[in-house]
Amino acid sequence: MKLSQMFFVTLREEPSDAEVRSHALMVKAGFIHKLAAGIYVYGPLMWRVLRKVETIVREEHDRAGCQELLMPALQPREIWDESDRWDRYVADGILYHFQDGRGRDVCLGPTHEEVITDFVKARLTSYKQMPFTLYQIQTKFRDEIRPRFGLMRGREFVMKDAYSFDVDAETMAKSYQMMREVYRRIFSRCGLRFTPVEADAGAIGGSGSEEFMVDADTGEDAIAVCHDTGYAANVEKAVSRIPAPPEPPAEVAMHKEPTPNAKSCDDLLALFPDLPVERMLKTVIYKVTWADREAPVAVMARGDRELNEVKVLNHLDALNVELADEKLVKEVTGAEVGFAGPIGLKDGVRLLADASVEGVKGFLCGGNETDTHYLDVWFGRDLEQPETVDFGLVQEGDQTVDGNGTITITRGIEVGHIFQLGTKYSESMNLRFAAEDGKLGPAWMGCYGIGISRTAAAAIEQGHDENGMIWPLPIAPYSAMLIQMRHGDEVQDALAQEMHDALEGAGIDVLWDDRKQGAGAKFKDADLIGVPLRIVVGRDAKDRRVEWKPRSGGETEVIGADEAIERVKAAVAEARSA
RNA sequence: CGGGGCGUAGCGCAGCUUGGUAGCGCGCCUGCUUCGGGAGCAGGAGGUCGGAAGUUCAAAUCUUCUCGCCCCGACCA
Repeated sequence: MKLSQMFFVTLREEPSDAEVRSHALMVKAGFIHKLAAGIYVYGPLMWRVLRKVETIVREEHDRAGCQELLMPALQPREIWDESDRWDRYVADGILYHFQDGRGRDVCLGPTHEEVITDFVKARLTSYKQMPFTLYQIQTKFRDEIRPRFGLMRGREFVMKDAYSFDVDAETMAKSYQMMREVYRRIFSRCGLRFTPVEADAGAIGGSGSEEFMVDADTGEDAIAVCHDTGYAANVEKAVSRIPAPPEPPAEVAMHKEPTPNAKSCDDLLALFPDLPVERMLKTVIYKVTWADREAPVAVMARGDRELNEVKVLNHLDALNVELADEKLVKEVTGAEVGFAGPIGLKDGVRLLADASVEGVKGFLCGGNETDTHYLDVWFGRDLEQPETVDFGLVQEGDQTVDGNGTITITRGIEVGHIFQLGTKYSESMNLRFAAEDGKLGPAWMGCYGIGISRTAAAAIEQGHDENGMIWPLPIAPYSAMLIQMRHGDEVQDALAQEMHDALEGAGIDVLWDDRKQGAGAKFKDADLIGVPLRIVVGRDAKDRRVEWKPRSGGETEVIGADEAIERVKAAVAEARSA
């Protein structure tokens, strides 16, 4: 492809509203164009990248025996009522839903468990048909509360979703393991550094679940990893072992302490310098929402620990958990914000505790009275210990649960997520088959997603420098770039044309910068769009010699034109055989 | 949803306080010269200042409403 014939526009300046490198570079290089918040046009170069990612995704799914199909983005409400997810998705505000011309509720699919289940239900009758896995690559719609970071979190994005169907839990786990390997191969072939982590299943539901995180400091997800034990989990899901609390010097009777304006553990540490923070128990008031009601819930935790709202939400089987506002806190505790505690809460308020309170003796806690705390409180003596569950947020430096390693917190971009759904959808939507013994039972499902557009953005997040993108060869918009220094120079024209034809003839996608531009503009643009293999056709063209100048850096070499072609062929062949 | 900020040429911005016929850089068009890290000179095109209403002789500028975009969001009882 000649660059002079391409609709190719790059910007001199970076957009002022881009917060992350991938976003800024994609806009500057003309790869994407924002139509509205979280909605983008994929320009020709971007689309080539997306198609390459898709090709790898297809090849690996097909290799594993999965079958591609295409489901509609427009979906009727009825199937969402069957699975009982319409209300939840509407409440979350994530679903694009509206009424059609005849007043029927429809939505734009944020995911396709309902549609696939409906499709399979009409055809699945016997255990003999399983196992099988179906997948599609399609545009998804999610009305994100806050779209951001360019393609990282859009309201419309390209996703691959796959669904496996099995006769029982055991074979479902096998399908899941197979897909796990498919995912590893996909992200490896894309040239990405990534970490699979244990994950919370969220709104999709089901039992086991893992996320594939591209390692990047700008990632939206925090992950807990332990290099000693190999443990890796999203912090939403992660568990750890924390140090035991210090023993109090003596058993003292519970009493009230005046604590004017001491609303946080830091304030209290200033008032009680001798009291370890581990012996302060905080009580957080949450506003919890279920499908049919809303109620305040108080959760206790040790002063040095943080609560994980996802764990609270899962334990309560709620739709939403958020910190209570000032008004609700006053109503529940009868005090200003900052003095909530387990003793004297309004009647009927459910009290829970994080496992970190276990074994804490003689502690300080809020008095449910402004400017007042209780000190030297003992569970069992002064009050019953509330229902205690692990609600803790794993912190840097925690031990793994087995005590064999130390946890570090890093960040990642979630590009893939796989779930063992079990029978959640097959039961609610009545997807049954006859087993070997003739009995009817629900199919066992798994579901597996990859954000295609997000994967491309993550690749830039991981591969760039101050001059622009640096694409991994397998997903680069073009594998190779010919940079011709002087437009109209007969010798250069001839050699560049010859090399271009030779590469295209070998099935290699090559971009030829034949524009009438200065050298600086050509090099800047080449750096910006980040094509990995680069050949400069310049002053040595008369000797059939060119410069070998890979985007990732290293010394520029002057080599023969034929050798340059061989190098490109070899690099591309290696990438394809991976 | 709450808080903050911003909408002026394709892109990045100034002008607004103190109303008076809209400016800069990049990009674009034409010509000449250049040609190895975003070339130079000369000439030129391009904007109902997000939208609506109001105040005024006069509104990008003041007022009200509205739409859009960006950022932040309880650290913790």
